[in-house]
Amino acid sequence: MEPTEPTHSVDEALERIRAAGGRVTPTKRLLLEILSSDPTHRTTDELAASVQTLSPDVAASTIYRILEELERVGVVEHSHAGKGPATYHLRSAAHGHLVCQVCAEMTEADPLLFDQLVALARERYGFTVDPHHFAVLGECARCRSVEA
Amino acid sequence: MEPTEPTHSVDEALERIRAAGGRVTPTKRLLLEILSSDPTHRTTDELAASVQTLSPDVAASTIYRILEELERVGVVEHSHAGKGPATYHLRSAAHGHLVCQVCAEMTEADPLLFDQLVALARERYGFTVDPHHFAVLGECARCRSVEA
DNA sequence: ATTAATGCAAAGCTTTTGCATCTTC
DNA sequence: GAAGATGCAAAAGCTTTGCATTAAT
Repeated sequence: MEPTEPTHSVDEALERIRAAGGRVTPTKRLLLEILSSDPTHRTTDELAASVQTLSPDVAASTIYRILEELERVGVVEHSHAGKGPATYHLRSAAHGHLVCQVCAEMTEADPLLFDQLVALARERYGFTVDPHHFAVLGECARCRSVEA
Repeated sequence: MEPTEPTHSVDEALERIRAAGGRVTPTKRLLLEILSSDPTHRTTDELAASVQTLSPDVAASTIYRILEELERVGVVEHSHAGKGPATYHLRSAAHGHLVCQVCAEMTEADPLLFDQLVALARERYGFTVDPHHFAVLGECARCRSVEA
C-alpha cells in the first residue's frame, strides 16, 4: 500500500495504473465503476459476480490480479472481517472501521472521529497512527437494541 | 467474542473455559502459557510449533479448535496482517494501546485519546465502542526516525 | 458414565500460479 | 512487435470437519 492520496474517480484510478506501467483494459474499467458505485466492502466473489453480469467470461483470477494491482497503486485496500474471504473497497481519506462484534457488520467511520486520536498520539507519544489499519470494535446500534 | 474483562493469567483463562462448559486439558494450558509468555501476534503455525516442542503429537486442528474456543470465551483474539494466515494473541494485549507495526512495541495510551472517538461513534453511528478491546496500529517514534 | 477433546485424514474454501492466447500500447 | 493482461485449469495455502478414540468431569 502506498502513501498516496485517495482516488476520486475512475479515470484518476486508471491514470494511476498507466503511471505505474500497467495497461487499461475494459475489465479494469468495469471493476472500478463497480467499486465506485457503492462504498460497501465486497468480497472477490461478489465483485466477480457483478463484473460477470456485464462481462460473463471474466475469470476469478483476473479479479484477484486486478485487485492486487489496484491495491499496489493505492486505489483500493482490503480488510478481513472475522472469518471468511477478504473484502475490498476504494480507499478514501483516512478512515477507520467500526466493527460490530455481534453481527460483524463493518461501518466506514467519518475520519473526523479519529482526528483527535491521531493528533494526540503524535503530540504526546510521537506515535504515527496508520489510518488504514484501524478497526474499532464494539456493538452496532441494531444489535444493541435487539439485545436490550 | 464476549464483552468481558481481559484475562490476567493462565488460571483465570482456564477458569473461563470451565465456566463456559469446556474442559481443561494439558494442551490448553500449554498453549495459554505460550501465549502469555510473549505478547506478539503469532500464526497458528508458529503456535503449533511452540506447542509441539513440548508436546509433539498435538495436531494442528487441535490448535485451531482451542484458539476458537479461547476466542469464544474472550481470552484471545485474532487479526489478519495483510496476506497470509491469521495471527492470534491474548486479548489483554490489546487494551488501549498504541502498537507499533514495525517493532511490535506497545505503549499504554492515555484514555483521553479515545474520548472523542467513543463519543462521536455513539452520537453519529449509535455505535458503542468496546473500551477493553482497543488497539491502534501505526509506527512508534523510534522506528519512524530510524526509517527516515 | 457422560460428554468434551483429540489425532488423523480428508474435505472445503480462498487465493495464487503456469502457460498459451489475446490485447493494449 | 513487445510487454502486459486474461482465461483456464491446476496448485497451493489456510482452516474446518467427520469420525473413531481418548480423557476430563
